[in-house]
Amino acid sequence: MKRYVIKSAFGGLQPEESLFSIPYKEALNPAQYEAVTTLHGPILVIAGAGSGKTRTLTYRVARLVEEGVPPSAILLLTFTRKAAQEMLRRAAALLDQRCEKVAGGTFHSFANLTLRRYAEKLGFQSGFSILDRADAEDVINLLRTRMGLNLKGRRFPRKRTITTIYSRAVNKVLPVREVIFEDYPHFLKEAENLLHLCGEYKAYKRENLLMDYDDLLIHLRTLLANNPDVQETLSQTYRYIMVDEYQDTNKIQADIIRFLASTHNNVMVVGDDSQSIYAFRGANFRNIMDFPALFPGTNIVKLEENYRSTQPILAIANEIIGRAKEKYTKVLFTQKGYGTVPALVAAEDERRQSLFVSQRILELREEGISLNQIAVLFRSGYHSFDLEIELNQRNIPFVKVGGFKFMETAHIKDLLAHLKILANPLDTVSWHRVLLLVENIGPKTAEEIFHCVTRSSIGLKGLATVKPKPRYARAFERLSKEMDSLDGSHLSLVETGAKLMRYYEPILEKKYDDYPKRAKDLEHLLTIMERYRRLEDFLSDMALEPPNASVDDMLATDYEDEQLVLSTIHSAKGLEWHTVFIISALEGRFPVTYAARSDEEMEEELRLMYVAATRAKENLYLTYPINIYDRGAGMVFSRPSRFIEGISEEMLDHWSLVNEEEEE
DNA sequence: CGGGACAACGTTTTT
DNA sequence: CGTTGTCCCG
Repeated sequence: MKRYVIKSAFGGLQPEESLFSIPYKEALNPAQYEAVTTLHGPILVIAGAGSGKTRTLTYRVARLVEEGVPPSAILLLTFTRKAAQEMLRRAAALLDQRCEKVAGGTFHSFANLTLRRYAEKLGFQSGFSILDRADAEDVINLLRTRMGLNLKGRRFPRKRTITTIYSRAVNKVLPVREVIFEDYPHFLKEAENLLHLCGEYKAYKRENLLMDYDDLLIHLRTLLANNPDVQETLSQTYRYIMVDEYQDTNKIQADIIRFLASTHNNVMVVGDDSQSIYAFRGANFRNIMDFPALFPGTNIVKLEENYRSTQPILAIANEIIGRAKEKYTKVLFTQKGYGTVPALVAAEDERRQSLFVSQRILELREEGISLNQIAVLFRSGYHSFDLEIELNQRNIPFVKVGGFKFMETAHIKDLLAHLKILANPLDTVSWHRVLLLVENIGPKTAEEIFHCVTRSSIGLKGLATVKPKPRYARAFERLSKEMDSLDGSHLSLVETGAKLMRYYEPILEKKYDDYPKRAKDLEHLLTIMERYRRLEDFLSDMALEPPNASVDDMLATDYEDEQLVLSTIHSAKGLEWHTVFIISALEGRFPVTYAARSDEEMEEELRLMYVAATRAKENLYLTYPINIYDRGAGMVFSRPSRFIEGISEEMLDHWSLVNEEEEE
């Protein structure tokens, strides 16, 4: 007898033909699917950690393009430019190259591009220069001195504090006086002067065509608010808007979105209220809850299934966020039921903590976990200093993200200042910097010179109108000639940079003992310049998205090899690793001491710990040194972070470190 | 007035 | 620990 088998799932009939090449339904869970396929009207996606937020955005970009929406009509605003590029790259991989053409970037970079196009509408006839934090401080310092506010014996706030106050006022939409009252009551007696100085600062920026980071947002909002025609045009240009990390946006950014969407309301914002970690920058996690009020008829979608972490890791994360005073909107679950219980590791001191982390990393490496799959996270940049030494000794390659900035080093800023002058001869901040580098020129002389130049109103050619005193005449002529030869020359950007570097090299050697190292940094800057054609583009990018690795890190990257990641938690946002170490999880460092000032700040620290813990897929180690060195008190005992204290052994393995000899 | 030497301070996270 | 402010000399 022959057996004839009827196959169960073979159809001569094709399944219902899809209009789309991408199997959205199969690739997404129902909530994600809804978010991806609801293309019109406002949508708020509450996306828990690891719930496929990026996936959802990526698929939605592809979907829009597949539906026939021109890529240039889609605007994707993210927290870093890298995040936007990555999403568009993935969307392109799903569908096709068109997705790369979608307009994407940060709020600041978008503002920069738009404002340059409409500069004249705001009275910035010939463009503007961007002041980074340090530049802004320099301007304030200059004005403070000019106003005679920093007389000795008087306790006037430092330039850094002043800048912080102004920025906070802008970002939180509060009067300066209010910020002083709330956060710096001890400076209330200087409130009048601070207000006056603030006015001077604004005027100065306007006169000299300068914008700081906050101005980019403020001016964009003003542009949209005061020019209905521009608002209409832009809204019609960007007919589909998506905003990532919405929990970390502030009121100004919300207003901008409101204006941009005014003609269509096609806005999808994605965020997680329990991952809001930028309150210090004016972000308010309640913003995300206000979205439906801003856009009536908002569709709310919640993504609660976590695809990233194992159950034991998620249990810790839920325990941490459960300690928050504010109640949150969702509870994460996972189907990865297995997994190793996270460990709490008490090390005798910082040194031992470093030994543990590096040794454990090497073991994981042996087990076949690539260094790329491992990250060490910390609250503040300096927490990893000791570990960095140990990693260097053991030849474990790493990149450090966050904390100190290559761009902020003096020699890089020096060279950039020369370029900034070429781009904007009214940029007095850069003039100041450039002139101070010339021998025998100090603040007073510098000011005289650039007054002379700006008053001539013939741009850089105004250098010729300066009559230098013999003291500095020779060195000044050298600068003058150099700038004159570059002004209006047909050299490419990188050639200009190289030429300037030859000019700057003697100054560098005179100024710094470690000039060979710094010269290397500058070489590296030249290789970055090669990628740009326009000076303005290069300068904007350096201000808005500066490369954040130093030259040593860059060299390591050249090998395209495995690298361990060291990162501040803020810079680790949105990323994930197989194994995560959270170091220095102790009272005073994490939460930082200052957080005790207010409940809000403490809550934010807690969310920060939550963000850190939810970066881990398989392994999570929390470590803390028992003895730490405190500058005031010397060695002091420390307690583990309150955010993880008292968690049961079942949920969190407690490890103590033992010396090899002692163990025998 | 510019520049170097020295003391004091306060210390997060980032566009 | 590195930056910021002050003092004093050339």
